[in-house]
Amino acid sequence: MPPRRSYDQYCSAARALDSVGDRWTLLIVRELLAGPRRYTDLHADLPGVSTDVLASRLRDMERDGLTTRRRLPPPGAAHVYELTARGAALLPVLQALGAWGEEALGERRPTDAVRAHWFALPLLRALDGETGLVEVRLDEGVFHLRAGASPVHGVGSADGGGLVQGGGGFPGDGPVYGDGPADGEPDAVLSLDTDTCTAVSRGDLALTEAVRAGRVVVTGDGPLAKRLREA
Amino acid sequence: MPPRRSYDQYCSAARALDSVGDRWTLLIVRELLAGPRRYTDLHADLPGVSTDVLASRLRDMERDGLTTRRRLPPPGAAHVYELTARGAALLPVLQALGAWGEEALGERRPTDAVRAHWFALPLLRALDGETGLVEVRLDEGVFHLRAGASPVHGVGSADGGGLVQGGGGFPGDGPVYGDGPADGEPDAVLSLDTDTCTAVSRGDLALTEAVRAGRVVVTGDGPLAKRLREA
DNA sequence: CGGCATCCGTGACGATACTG
DNA sequence: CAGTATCGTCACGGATGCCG
Repeated sequence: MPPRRSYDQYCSAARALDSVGDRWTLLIVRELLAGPRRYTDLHADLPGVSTDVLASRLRDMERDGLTTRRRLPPPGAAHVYELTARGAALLPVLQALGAWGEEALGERRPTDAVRAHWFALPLLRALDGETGLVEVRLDEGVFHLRAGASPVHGVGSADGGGLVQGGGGFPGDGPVYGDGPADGEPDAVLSLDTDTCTAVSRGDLALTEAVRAGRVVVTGDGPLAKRLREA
Repeated sequence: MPPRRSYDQYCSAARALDSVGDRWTLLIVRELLAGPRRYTDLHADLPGVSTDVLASRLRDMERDGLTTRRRLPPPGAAHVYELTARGAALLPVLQALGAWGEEALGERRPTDAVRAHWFALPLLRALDGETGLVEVRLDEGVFHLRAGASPVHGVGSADGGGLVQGGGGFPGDGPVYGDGPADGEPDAVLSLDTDTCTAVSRGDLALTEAVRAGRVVVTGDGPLAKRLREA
């Protein structure tokens, strides 16, 4: 194996790109930020990636301390990949990329794939300042997110590459978002259509405005749900 | 020409990577954040990039609205490349990448190239909260930066891809950093060695602490210089 | 069936040489 | 100085095969 390709520049950004600059790597991180995933699930939610490239990236990421491979407990024995703390600390990078890319996102093209939880990152920014477990229901599917669980605009975790026990997410809190319904009782449930979700994600439409306009149905008993309905 | 390779995912982060995910692209942005540069200068400060890849990237970036090519005024007629507002809005992305990469930067390897202005991005974060034109003198060379001139931790410029008149940098302020001495009279001049600069960049050592320890010599008459000497 | 490894065609990359 | 041309190599994407 040739000594992996590096920019060989004494610059922190260049070093970061040595680790996460390869094609697909950051998108794999985006998937794993939703929590531990199996190989096949990753392959399904990353349309276009070939099997060998996915396997190769997962190996590289494990060697670089971004991910770990774990065997699931007996019932349903399979391997799952999850982020280490170091890998989860890439959240601000994905947030910055997403914020920059939203301006150019435009309309959905016919060739574009969509997954419900891809809206989690932008919605997390739209919910900045709020706190609570939120479940979001779209036509494309359901996902959940933990608003206020992590320093979205922060610089990243201070500690190095320790493994997060119990789930690849943010230190102490588990994943900041996830596919499917919320694990416990959500503080608020948002039902909305894709266009509204897109507008809110882009910041074109405030979430409170969307609620007021009846484009978002808010259910749930948490303080967050009440505040959204009142505002 | 085949329709450029895209992830074809309706996700803002994936769209961003469609534009800036190719090898070298973000490092070219890092260079251009220092202001307009000529092709040869870019090639010199991006050791390892081949001439055709650099030319190809610059063409792609121009087509995507990240850069513009301009002919310099008569004395010294040459082409320069500069960032548009849209391109300069990638600053938060490079900041996030740099912050993440600093943890793993470690010691300089024998194969690593270094340029003085590569310290500008991390120092800009270390000077967060301060304001002023700062000139930094290292063994590797001299550069300058404008602390407080831009929302470092922000989400990026709101307007789209307009051209920045008079220099590729941040809207209204020109470049946030640049190679060589400051254009005008700097508010503060910092002289320090590479190790100290690295420690301050990484946040291991507060700038005020470094000054107190005599590892940074501060000259200049601006309020920033005085505050640094007093603190 | 999940989790890769192998093979193969195409395009991207990197180094060198060359030209307006 | 500012690239283009050429070429060998490697990475990527798609399909298929293997193995627990």
